Amino acid sequence: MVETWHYVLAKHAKAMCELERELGDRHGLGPSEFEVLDRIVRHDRKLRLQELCDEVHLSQSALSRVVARLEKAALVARNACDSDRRGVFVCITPEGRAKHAEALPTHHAVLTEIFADAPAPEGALRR
Amino acid sequence: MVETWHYVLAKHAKAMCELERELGDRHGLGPSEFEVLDRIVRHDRKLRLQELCDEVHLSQSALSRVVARLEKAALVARNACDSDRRGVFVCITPEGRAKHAEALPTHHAVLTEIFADAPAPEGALRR
DNA sequence: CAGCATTAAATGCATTTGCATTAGATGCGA
DNA sequence: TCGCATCTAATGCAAATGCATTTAATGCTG
Repeated sequence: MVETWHYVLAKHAKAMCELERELGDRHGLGPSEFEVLDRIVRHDRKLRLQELCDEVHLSQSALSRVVARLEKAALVARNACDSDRRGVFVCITPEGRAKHAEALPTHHAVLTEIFADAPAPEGALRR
Repeated sequence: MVETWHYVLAKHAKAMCELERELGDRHGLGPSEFEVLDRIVRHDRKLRLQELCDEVHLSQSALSRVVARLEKAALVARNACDSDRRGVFVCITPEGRAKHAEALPTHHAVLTEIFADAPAPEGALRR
């Protein structure tokens, strides 16, 4: 229990730190920015802000600001939702798609290095 | 690899959030404060700030401030180190010890709940 | 012994985050 | 239809964190 927590804590700290440095230096992205970009790419469609909120581990307000940053960087665009004008769609731009494609190998490399000693994907961690 | 990362991310977010709320509401402690207190108790001796730095997942500056908060709350005391006057010893006070004893069950309860579905301690996670 | 690189801890500062609140849009019930 | 509870997203604000710098103490080298 507590050992598992310590494992999570250690891996999280190390991975976050490294992702921050690598994604930041190489691509000018923070881990949160990459995460959001990645979610949109994987869905491959415009998403409501709220849908993203369920998938990313950020508060609603933090997500709102991440998207604002991404928009300022022209990596995503916000579009009004016609059917419910409270909602906002987030669409990835070609630049955003390119940036994601460029950063993905970096992301993968960092995780591969850090979880090299981790249990196989088939292992007990799959929950 | 990436699945493991997602697992870590999810558990970390959930546990941190819950710890923040439970430790905060019940004992007026943040997760970092508890972590530091816990380290000192487990060592059961005064520690150099730097020693703590290696064990806690915080930057040196963040740790310095956590200790400052704990000192203001009278849960630890800072003592000069005679042999190397750059160093600072952190000692737990009786109040600090009591607070830790009081918060420990809360900490344990939160982790138990969140990692109830986790692999057994003997499992692959032990690294 | 003098000078300088190194180390420990604290602090200035910018950034990110979460909570609470706000502003605007929906929609349900009287 | 009107009014009110609900919902979405944005924003004010305070707190925590990391990086870079600072201050003070060591200690190594010439």
